Amino acid sequence: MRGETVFKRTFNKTLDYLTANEIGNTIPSENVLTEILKASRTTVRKVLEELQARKIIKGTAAKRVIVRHAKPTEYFPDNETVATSAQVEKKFMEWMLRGDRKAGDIVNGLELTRQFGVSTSAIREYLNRFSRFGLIERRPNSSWIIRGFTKEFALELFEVRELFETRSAIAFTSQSESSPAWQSLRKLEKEHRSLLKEISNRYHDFSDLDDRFHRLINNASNNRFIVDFYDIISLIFHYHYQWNKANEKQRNRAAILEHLDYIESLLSRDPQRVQLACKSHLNSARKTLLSSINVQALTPDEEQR
Amino acid sequence: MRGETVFKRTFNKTLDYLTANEIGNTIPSENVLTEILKASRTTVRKVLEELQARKIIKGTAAKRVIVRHAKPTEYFPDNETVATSAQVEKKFMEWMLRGDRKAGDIVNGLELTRQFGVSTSAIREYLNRFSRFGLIERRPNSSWIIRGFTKEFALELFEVRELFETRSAIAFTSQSESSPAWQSLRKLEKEHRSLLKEISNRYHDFSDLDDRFHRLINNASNNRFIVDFYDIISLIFHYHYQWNKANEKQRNRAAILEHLDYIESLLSRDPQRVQLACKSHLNSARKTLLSSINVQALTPDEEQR
DNA sequence: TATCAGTCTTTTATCGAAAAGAGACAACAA
DNA sequence: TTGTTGTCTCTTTTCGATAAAAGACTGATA
Repeated sequence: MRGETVFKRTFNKTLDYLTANEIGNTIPSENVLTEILKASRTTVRKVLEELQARKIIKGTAAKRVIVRHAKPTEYFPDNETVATSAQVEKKFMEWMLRGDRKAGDIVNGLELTRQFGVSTSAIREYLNRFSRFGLIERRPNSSWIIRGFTKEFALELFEVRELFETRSAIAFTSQSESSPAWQSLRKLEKEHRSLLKEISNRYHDFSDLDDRFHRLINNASNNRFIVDFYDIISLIFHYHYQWNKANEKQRNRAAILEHLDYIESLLSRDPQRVQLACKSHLNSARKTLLSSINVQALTPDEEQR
Repeated sequence: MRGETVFKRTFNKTLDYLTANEIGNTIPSENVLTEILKASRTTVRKVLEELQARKIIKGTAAKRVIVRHAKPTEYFPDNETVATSAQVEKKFMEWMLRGDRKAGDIVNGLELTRQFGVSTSAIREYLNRFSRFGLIERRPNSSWIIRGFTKEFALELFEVRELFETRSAIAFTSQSESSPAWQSLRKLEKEHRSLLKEISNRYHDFSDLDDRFHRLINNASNNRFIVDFYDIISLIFHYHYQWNKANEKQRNRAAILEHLDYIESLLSRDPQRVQLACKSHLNSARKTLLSSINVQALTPDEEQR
């Protein structure tokens, strides 16, 4: 009943691994591969069997050798490597954020079932998990209701974000000098500077950097609720910015500069400076999100003007 | 596949309703009953049919009349009126909080299935929903892991609680005079005073009052994330205090006094006073929770000393 | 003109099955 | 010892079926 997504993903990963090694080399033991590939040995063995069958590797279990590197066509297609649950997430976010859902609209689970081509249980499970993002609400024995990706949502999200991140940033400054967080911060600073230099070509890379930077700060809170909350922000930003490309380059450039200022304040360990930098960065992040909600909320009619 | 829990619950509720009315009275229309009983008309009709069959009511659909009041034995037993999902919650919380689960322990879904007598899906769904409480953590394609109801958990919970409630309490004071929240607050104040007078007998009633009081305050934030977060606190307190009865009377008496002080500060609309009262109350709430965790954390061996 | 009950359709809650994948154990080798 | 592979068992993921419950549509009634 389970599509072999883990197997296929692991298989592709193994091809990458083999390609990175010379032909003729011996392959690590199954146990070691388990570590490298982050899958169970059951799956690893299945992969090795398939590799033997395809004559990509040869030899007995005791000593397996790379015969050749795989052709790109031998990889499993990407869409077969993602679990149903992950597919549902992607489809649902698209349906939710791009479909112009209004507050009060009803989510018809069965309709999603048909639209997404997955079982009722998959939809049901996702809606349950998704409810923590505050965009839908359940009515027992009845359907889900959309709360809407509205201005209010963004404001509430940022109210909590600011509360949490200010606190985390201050906690960050009081970490001991030996904490690995400082090293990560310096590394991130470098990445920011190098991205800034090549901003014209690489501006898409910012969103990943942004995510890692804020996550590092929030982690300093050492509070599971604060850390978990960042998942909501991360998801919203991930999907929303994927579709709102207006002024992306300028926006990202400005954000990098703010980050650098923010990083400097953290390195100074001066709580007041940190608070200021944090607040001012989150303010512009809020503005960006709000403006893109307004764009989206326009009806086709209004957009023409 | 669905046990008739909604039907049975509605049936019991209808018996209550009929008992509150005189024999011989006409019964409201199906539509009106739908409102009163908070169930669909489909269910209401099923109930009415059953009532006819049992000769508790009589007449045609156009005019139905109460024939007699029901005997206590005619009610469906309580346990048949709760949905599987709700049963799972209760059983799981008991398993989790009383079973002395340690951080790092593994949750075996199948074992719970057997223990609780429900299907895998029911367990799965509950674990998913429960994960937002921060007590368990999922590892994809593998089992859930217990994070433990530990001192750290309580401290993290209270860190966020304090952040949220302080902000909500201050938001409370800036509500317009006409907001219904003020009326609710005054009503709660009265309830506190009357409970205080009868504290010797009615001290169990405090936990419900506590819940409503804090919920009222948190609602003033007008922020779904803050409001939703209170569900976590509410659940933890609900189950935990149900099992920790040590010094209940004194504890509750002290808490009522703190609440009254807190309410007074809210009525004064003085932010500084509010902040103080809020903080000091949450401090003692934290202490109470922490002390009961320590009691629970004792091994049987230690308890003997 | 709204509200009623009768009837029919659609959706949700719950279950159990089946396959993928994880993990445990034993026997062997280095 | 420590790590290896072969084998077996148990758990998780996903699906589809089915009964309960919700909801929509109808003509009748008042």
